[in-house]
Formats: sequence, C-alpha cells, structure tokens
Amino acid sequence: MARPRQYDYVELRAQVVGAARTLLQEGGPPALTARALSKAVGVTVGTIYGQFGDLHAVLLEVNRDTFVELTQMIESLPDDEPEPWLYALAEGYVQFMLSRQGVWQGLFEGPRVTEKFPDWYMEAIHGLLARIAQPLAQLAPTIDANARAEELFVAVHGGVALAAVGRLDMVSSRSPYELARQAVSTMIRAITEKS
Amino acid sequence: MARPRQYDYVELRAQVVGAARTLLQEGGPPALTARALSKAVGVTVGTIYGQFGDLHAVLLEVNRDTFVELTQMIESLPDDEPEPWLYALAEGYVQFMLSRQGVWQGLFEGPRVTEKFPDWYMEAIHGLLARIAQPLAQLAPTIDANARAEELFVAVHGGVALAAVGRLDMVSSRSPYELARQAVSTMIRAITEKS
DNA sequence: CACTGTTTTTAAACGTTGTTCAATAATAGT
DNA sequence: ACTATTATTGAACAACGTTTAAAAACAGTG
Repeated sequence: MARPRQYDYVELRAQVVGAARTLLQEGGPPALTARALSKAVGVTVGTIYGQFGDLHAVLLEVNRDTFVELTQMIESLPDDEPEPWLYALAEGYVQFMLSRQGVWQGLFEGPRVTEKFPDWYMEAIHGLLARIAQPLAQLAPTIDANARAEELFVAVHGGVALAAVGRLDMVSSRSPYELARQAVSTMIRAITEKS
Repeated sequence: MARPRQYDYVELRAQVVGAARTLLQEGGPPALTARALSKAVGVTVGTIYGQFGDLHAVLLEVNRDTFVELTQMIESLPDDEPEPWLYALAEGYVQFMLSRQGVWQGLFEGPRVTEKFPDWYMEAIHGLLARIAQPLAQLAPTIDANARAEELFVAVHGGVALAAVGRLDMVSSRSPYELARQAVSTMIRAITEKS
C-alpha cells in the first residue's frame, strides 16, 4: 500500500557513495555537491536527502569505505621483521592516502560535525595504531609502545597532511615517502638507543 | 578629477584584515564571507572587491599578519641552552597555532590557489626551520641539521593539524603539547645516539 | 473496477554563498 | 558650469545545501 522503491535501496546507496568518492577524488570537498551527486546517479537531490539525510552523511559513508580499504591494505602487507615491516607500513600508508587526496581532505578537513566519532572510525584507527605498536614493542620491549606508536603516526600524518593539501613544498623539497621513512628511522633510533 | 576615496586606503585595509581574522577565529573559514566582512567594516562588498580582488586575497593578508606575529613570537623567546630552547620553541609554536585555530585552518586548509607561494610565506617558514636547525646542529654537529629540522617540524605539525581541526582525539588522548614535547625528545634522542 | 491509504520521488522553492557590473556619487581640472 | 575620472553602491547572477508541497505509483478494500 505504498509507492514501491524505484531504485534498489542498497544499490542506490552504493552508487551514491561511489559517485561521491569519484567527485571527491577529482575535485576535493568543494566538488562533492548535492546536485553533482544527483546528476551522477540519475536521481534528484530529494531522493538522496531521503536516503542520507544530508550531504555529510554521504561523506561519512565514503569514509567508512575508506577505512575498510585501509584495513584491508594493512592486512595484506606481507609478514617481515619488525623494522622492514614498519617501513613497509609507513610507505603503504603514505601511498594509500596520497592516492586518495580528495578523500583524505574529506576525512581530515572541515569542521568536526559529530561530538563522538562513529565506532568504526575509532576501531579502524586503533587497529592501525596497534599494528604500529607491535613491531615497536619487539624492537624495544621496555618502552611504552602504544605511546610511541601514536607519536609515530602523528609524525607521518604531518607529512601526509601537508602533501594532501599541496603544501609540503612550503616546508621541504623531499617527498612525503622520504619524510615518512625518516620518521620511522628516527623513532627506531630513539627507542633502541643504549645510553 | 576623480571621486576621492571615502575611506583611507591603508586604514580600510587594516580594518578588513582585522575583521577577517576575527571572523576566521570565531567560525573558521566558513565564517569568512564577503557579506559578513563588509558588514563588519561598514562597507559594501563591492568596495572590498575593489580593494582586494577576491576573498582569497583577504585571507592571504591575514596569513601575512600571522607570519609576522609568528616571527615576532620566535624572536621574543628567551635565550637558553639548545635542548630547553627547542622545547620552548615547540611549546610556543603549538600554543601560537592552537590559539589561532581558525586562522590555522585558513592557512593550511582548502585547495592551494597559487602555483608559487608569496616570498614572505617561504621566508617566514624558512626562518622557523633555521631556528630549529640551529640547536639541533649544536646538539649533534655531524648530522644534517636542516633535514632533521624539517622532519621535526613536520612531526609537530602533525599533532597541531589534528588538534586544529578537532580530530586529535581520534588518535591520542594526550595533548598536542605533550605530543610536541615527545617529538622533540625523540628527535634529540635519535641524533645524539652513540651506537 | 473504483477508491483510499501510504510512501517514494520529483521539481520548485528558500536563503546564502562568491563575484560582477551598470549606475550613482563626488571631486579636480578646464 | 561643465567635463572627465574614479570610488562606491546595490542589485543582479549562478551555484550551493536543504526543505517541502505536490505528483506518482502501487497494495488493499468494498
């Protein structure tokens, strides 16, 4: 006793999120507009608002997919000794983010909208931090590996953040990969120091 | 043979830039609108566009003032031994940026507009980097102090960036000050390591 | 078969944004 | 007094996020 859905719910959602990611990727957050989105999936804006509520909810779904992909990328890293594995993780992370600059901006730019982040947000990041802490603990069992992992992530994030918004050359002529490697190297040196 | 300026050029410019900074500070980049600006200084939007060309030029002037203040802040740091001076610089930098979160966002967020940054942009940052490199070189004369200075700045920037957009708690429960201190500590440990 | 109730989808609307521009205003020089 | 020149205005434009009244489309009922 109701008008049936013209579009399959889950397929429409997937199409919208996919189109949103493409728009983000090609023009950054300013390109992610309701009208461009609706045109890309062949639906009017009202339909999108009916499904997602507002534009930010769409961005959140893109971020969810991104976190899933990030987790998959980390899981697929080949096993190795702590030190080379850390370098591989750093390189993989930088490459992952820099191949998604528009998505990155949607993730880290703009005013914070929710007081508390979704659970899968925090879980994904915590998983990443745990993966960093593990080899650090192996390299130096006496240190606070979780704390060092946070610091190493923040350091790598600094380089990625500057690169993702096209401002790394304000600070350095080196690549974000090189800076990430150096961050890993510096951290390893610091925690394995025998003074 | 022309209509005289109703508003003194330099005073108008100062008023606009000042109002822009206030708007940025109170609501971030979204609050820096042409109409809010014109209302704040009692002038129509056309006058502002006549003086600045576009909104981004206003933002650029705010950034210029910010860099001047940053330089002054660094100059006013009391002399000290290399190590405590580095900690003081890190703390001063974090405090400077976090007390200007809106301005920070105007500085580091959004798409890059100019292919080449203004000279005073690069000079200010280079001055800051040199101030970091100096004590590092004193602590460890054999290292590449400039490279290490870039890395340390990027690491501190990572924490400030996350804090400035209200996302540091995604990664760590510690304050950006604590993270900056740790970044300095880690760098010093790494470069003074005797292996 | 006609009608009703329910829900999806649409298209138009609202207010705000950055930016442009024809018109107006105001003075210096002739 | 008139003209030339420039500063300033206020209305306009397209695009933005979002809302909403109306149209559309079917299931159930008499």
